[in-house]
Amino acid sequence: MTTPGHPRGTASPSAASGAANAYAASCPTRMVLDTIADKWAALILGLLMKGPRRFNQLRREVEGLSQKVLSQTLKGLERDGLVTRTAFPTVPVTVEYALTPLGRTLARVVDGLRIWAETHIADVLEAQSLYDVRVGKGAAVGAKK
Amino acid sequence: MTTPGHPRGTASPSAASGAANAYAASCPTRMVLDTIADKWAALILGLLMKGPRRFNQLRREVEGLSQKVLSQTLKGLERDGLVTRTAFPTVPVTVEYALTPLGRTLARVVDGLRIWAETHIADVLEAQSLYDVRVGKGAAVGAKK
DNA sequence: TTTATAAGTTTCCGATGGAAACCTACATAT
DNA sequence: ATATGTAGGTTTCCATCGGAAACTTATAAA
Repeated sequence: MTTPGHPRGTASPSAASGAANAYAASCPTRMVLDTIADKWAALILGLLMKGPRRFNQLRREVEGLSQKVLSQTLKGLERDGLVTRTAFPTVPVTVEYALTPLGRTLARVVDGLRIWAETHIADVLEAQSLYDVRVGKGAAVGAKK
Repeated sequence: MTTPGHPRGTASPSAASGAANAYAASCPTRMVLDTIADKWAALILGLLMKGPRRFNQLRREVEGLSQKVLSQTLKGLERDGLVTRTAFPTVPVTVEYALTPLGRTLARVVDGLRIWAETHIADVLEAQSLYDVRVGKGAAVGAKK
């Protein structure tokens, strides 16, 4: 969808000009894009689509995700109103993260990234091989002067 | 993206079986996700959907994007087979970047991120305000529990 | 007493991002 | 003959970020 106009309508963004435009440096969408166009956020939201998850459960399901980054990422998502954090006063405290309705609308989109990657990984790997041969050839050493 | 010296010829454990899984640390989809789940890549691909662009044209259209990061991002996209780089031997050399067919399939997905952000920015900003009040209250001063 | 679980935070350090200067090459203006 | 401008980058400096691993608080089980 090549935005013919701009997503006006739903209440003008309180900040700058009135029409959100991610290509403008001052538009607040920029900061949001920074939060959501993120590998870990995409994987986390993808899991939460299937149901609420606890902290360490996410850590185990998303291999390679460190505690620090998981913590930071969840805080960002919570701040943006995309996930809720609910602590239950159980024995060792249990904390559950779940999508908000808003988060659900985003999760569908970002999960598309994961799906695209899983679907087209073979094409990408092949392109990388070709590129590495092409480039590794001419630029390997100190760039002929 | 991808530490230098990182294993790159890694055999794809699932490429043949067709079961790529982005939640597995060793799956090559991980590295691809790192490239495509990126704010700048999303904005660039979004522009290229509308037609080929030249280097400085992209720099002007994506406000706040530095030359270095634009250069790096385009290289990554080119390596992944998502954009082509064509240099024309004109007076000051002209370089044109365009989507490949593969890139076009991805661009549709990542542009969804921009659209989501522009559409829901008001909701997000409101959530942020509420969160900042809620949290800033308990943590501002030395109430360090 | 030691070990384990849950949910984080802290620390250390290398990798990354952004700002700005610099580079090559040609063209037009002064 | 400089000087400035355009095009497409690369390099440098510095601050922040990400990942690995240790540490924290609290409770239960071995």
